[in-house]
This record gives sequence, structure tokens and C-alpha cells, in this order.
Amino acid sequence: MSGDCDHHCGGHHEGLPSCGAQKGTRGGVPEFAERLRKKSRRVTGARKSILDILSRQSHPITIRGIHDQLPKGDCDLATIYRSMHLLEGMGMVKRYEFGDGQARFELLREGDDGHHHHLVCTGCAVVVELHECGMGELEARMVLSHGFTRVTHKLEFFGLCPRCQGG
Amino acid sequence: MSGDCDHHCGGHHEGLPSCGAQKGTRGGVPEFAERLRKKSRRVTGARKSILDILSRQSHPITIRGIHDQLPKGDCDLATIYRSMHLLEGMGMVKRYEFGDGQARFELLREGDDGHHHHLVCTGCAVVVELHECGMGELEARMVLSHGFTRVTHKLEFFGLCPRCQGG
DNA sequence: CACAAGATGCAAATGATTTGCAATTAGCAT
DNA sequence: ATGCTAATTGCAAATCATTTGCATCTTGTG
Ligand SMILES: [Mn+2]
Ligand SMILES: [Mn+2]
Ligand SMILES: [Zn+2]
Ligand SMILES: [Zn+2]
Repeated sequence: MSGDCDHHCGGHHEGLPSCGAQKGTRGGVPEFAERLRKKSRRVTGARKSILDILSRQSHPITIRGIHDQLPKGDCDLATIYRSMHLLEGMGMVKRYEFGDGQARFELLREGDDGHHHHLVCTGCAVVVELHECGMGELEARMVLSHGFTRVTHKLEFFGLCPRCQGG
Repeated sequence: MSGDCDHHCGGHHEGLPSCGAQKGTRGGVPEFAERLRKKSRRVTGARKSILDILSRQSHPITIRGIHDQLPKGDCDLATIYRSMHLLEGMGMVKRYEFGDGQARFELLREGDDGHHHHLVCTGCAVVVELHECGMGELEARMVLSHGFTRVTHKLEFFGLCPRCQGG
């Protein structure tokens, strides 16, 4: 992010229908523990903590962000990196890149492919979750015009949020 | 890139209307030297070499890619990194990210904002230059719905090219 | 409770990119 | 052409995000 200013970025939500921060029970850690066991992956303390933190995010979070929210010394950075790879491979988290060199992740509910995009403020890094994709037609055109298959896309929007438009 | 296989990726072009590899004169280094001088930036040997290499690419190229094409010892990696920052800041090159951790660059002609996207094969990394953007409407909606200004977007497509669809 | 596969901590290794600094130049003014 | 200064460069060291090796723990099971 061009970022440094941290003001108003903390819990700022703009149009966040399916915000991940649910009550705490449903769609929570146990659901994911289940999924892990099903693939003979172990439900460890580290993973539960990570999933727990992920489940209360409303926007993609960085590895370091997860680490910072974990009780100090609760889990090593390397473990988080390894966990994210595992979870990503199992389709339990989705990776996003905002172009600032760090990967960000969002938890995926069962059956959700998590496909959506973001609008990021280049001034304060506030994130708006976008729910429409509207790229279906374009993507189909790619397939037809160039003979590619399994076509996907990465798309993120950037701009100045209302509060950062000082001039 | 998932990449390792280098076969057929070398000079493979698929639909490349405004391919950067022009005859050699027009839109070449001198045009850019001009732009550099105009902003009291010096036209050095390193920059000329870099611009020259950039001008003969048909797809975005990495820093290392540029370095490898430069006569050995002709220019330090750090210099290329610094040059790319300068050129990017002057609007003479555009940065792209294919999600493999390395930035890629394309030269921009005067007046061209270079806005376009790519279709990258996840199998062999072959790149197709896309000339339609078609995001104008979506972008405008972002602006209206969320009050952002100066909205831009980063968009790249990924998929399996015809030659990599073995199964 | 014993065991083996899987996980984790820690430190060292990678890889891309950045930076400090002293030595070199390009562009402009004698 | 010569001098001068700010811009530029090479080189090595520093950053940063991410990955890995390895010895040591744990989880899931029987
Ligand atoms: Mn999101
Ligand atoms: Mn291009
Ligand atoms: Zn989409
Ligand atoms: Zn576009």
C-alpha cells in the first residue's frame, strides 16, 4: 500500500453484506476442524487459532496481521505460512494480492469459491468488499478468442476513498 | 509463474497488434531520451540500453530478464531497479504483476497510458496481450457506489493455453 | 498408553528489491 | 575544450516477505 496513515482504517466498513465476522459459533472453527480431519490433516492449536482469527476478519488479512493478533509466542510465523499454504490448497482460504508485496487471505465457507474483488484506497488502505464480479462475459471471450481453458482472473480496484480526497 | 517449462514460450505471439518490437527507429530510444532530458534526467548508457531492450519486447519483461539481455556487466541490477522506478514515475514504463513475485514492465509510447491486460498460461507462462479492457462501466459503478475517485484497476487473466491442455 | 504420520519452533536460506556510499559521468557554464 | 555540480552508477550490505532443514513435539488411532 502507499500506506502509512492508519487513521480510520481500523474497523471501517463500507457495504459489507457478507462480512466474515459472524456471531462466533456457526461457520466457525469447528466447521473447519471438520474439514481438516476429513482430509487427515490435524486440528492443532495453531490452526485453530489461525482459523479463529481468520473467521473474525471482514477483509483479507496478511500473514503478519494474523501473527500480530495471535497471543505472543502462540504460533511461529513459519507455521502461519505453512498453514496458509495448506488451507489454500484445501480451498479453505483464498489468497489476494493488493500489489504491496504481501499476500492477504480470506477464509472460505464450505462450497464458497470466494470469488470477488476489492476496492482499496491508495491513501489509507481502507478496503471495500465488492460483491459483483461481472467478468463472466469477458472471461468467456478470452476462452473463445484464444483457446485457453480453465480461465480465471485476478482483479482489484484502487482509488481514493472519500476521506482521503483532500484536494 | 508455475513455470519451469520454457518450450515454445520464447517468441510465441498470439494476436499482438501493437507489438512493441518495431522496425527499430521510430518510437525508439531517441524519443525517450528526449523525454528524459525534458525532465532534466540524464540520458546515460545504462538507460539507453534498458530502453532499447524494453522497446523490442512484445510482452512485459522482468528486471532480471532485462539484465540477462544486457551485454554482461553492462549494467548493474540495482541500476535497472532504480531506472525502472524512475521510468515508471515518469510514465515511460508500466508495471505489471503476474503474481509470481517479480514485477514486469512494458515501455509506454508518448501519450499512451498503456492500460491493457494479459492472459497468462499457468502451464508454460506464454503471454497473450489483450487489447480490450471493457471495465469502464464497472469502474464507474465503483466510483458512484463508494464515493472513491481516481479509480483504477489491476486485472490479469490466467488459464491453460492450447498447447498446455494435455488432458 | 504406545506409535507413526504430521506439525511446529528456530534458525538459516532464498529471492526480489532497496539502500548507503564512494567513485563516475552527463549536461551546462565558462 | 575544461571545469563544476548534480545526477548516476557499481558494489556490497541491508530489507522484507516467504521458504526450508531439522530436531523436537503432538495429534489421531489402535
Ligand atoms: Mn474480500
Ligand atoms: Mn502488455
Ligand atoms: Zn471476478
Ligand atoms: Zn482494464
